[in-house]
Amino acid sequence: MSKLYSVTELSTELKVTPRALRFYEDKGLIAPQRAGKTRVYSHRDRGRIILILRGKRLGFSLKEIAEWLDLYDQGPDQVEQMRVTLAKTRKRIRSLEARHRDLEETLQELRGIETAVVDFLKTKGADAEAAE
Amino acid sequence: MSKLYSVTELSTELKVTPRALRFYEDKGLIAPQRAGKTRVYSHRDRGRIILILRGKRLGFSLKEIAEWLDLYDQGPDQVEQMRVTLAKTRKRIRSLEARHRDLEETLQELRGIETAVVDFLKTKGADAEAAE
DNA sequence: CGGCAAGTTTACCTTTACGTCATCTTATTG
DNA sequence: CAATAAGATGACGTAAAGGTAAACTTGCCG
Repeated sequence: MSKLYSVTELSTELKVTPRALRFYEDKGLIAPQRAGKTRVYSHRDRGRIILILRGKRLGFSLKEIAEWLDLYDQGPDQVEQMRVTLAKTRKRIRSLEARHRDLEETLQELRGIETAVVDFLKTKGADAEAAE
Repeated sequence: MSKLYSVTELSTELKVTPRALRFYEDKGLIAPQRAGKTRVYSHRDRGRIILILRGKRLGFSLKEIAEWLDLYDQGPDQVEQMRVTLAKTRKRIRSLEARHRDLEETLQELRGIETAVVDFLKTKGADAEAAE
């Protein structure tokens, strides 16, 4: 049997509040089992939450995240269904690649700024380091 | 003299509403000149707005964006100030690199899913394409 | 000169993603 | 058995990021 988690266990580990977990459940992103009324999270639930949090860090809304979460646990299915999954997956890949480009541009610019500033400090004979 | 823009011109070009531009101004992210009461946007304003929108696509809040927007137009300055700029720049680079890692992980997983699905469809003799 | 088109401000409305009580069960433990 | 502790539900609150409507000014055009 795989490991089980309580709300606080999981929320502590993943650094979210129990409230957030309940909220995600409310929105249908996770569906932990119950022991009586008490929520019991499986390893799979934990995995989904990790995906949710990563999605959030990447700036997607919970609604968007909900739309592609299932891609991660598609069992063997019918051909037509698989085609749908494939289309969704590719769409999402394209969307992420766009973000990737944004990210690269931004990083390049900032690295440009960084070296410019470092150079400036060098010509001034100042130490580039030492700041927080 | 560099080109100037009206609010609708710019909002049309950048696909945001005038309301959004006014909102960004309210929050201190841009400060277009005025001709009487009418807002007049410079090329620099336009640049900043583009940065804002990219920042938003990357999932940053307006507050965060405001904090590093100035990095892009630091003129020659004092050494101490430069050190601060450098620290901020590096901090932001690190934050972006973290997002970059998230993004790469996600993309890898999705590409894994994609090939798995394509393989599945192949064994079924089905065509992988044709779906939107 | 009358009137529309574009702009301005003020004010309230909405959605998202939770935070914060308040109140109530249930479970364990000295 | 009484007292925490942990979890649940429900209701209300809030910050962010605009949307939407109202009321007003101004520039230009036929």
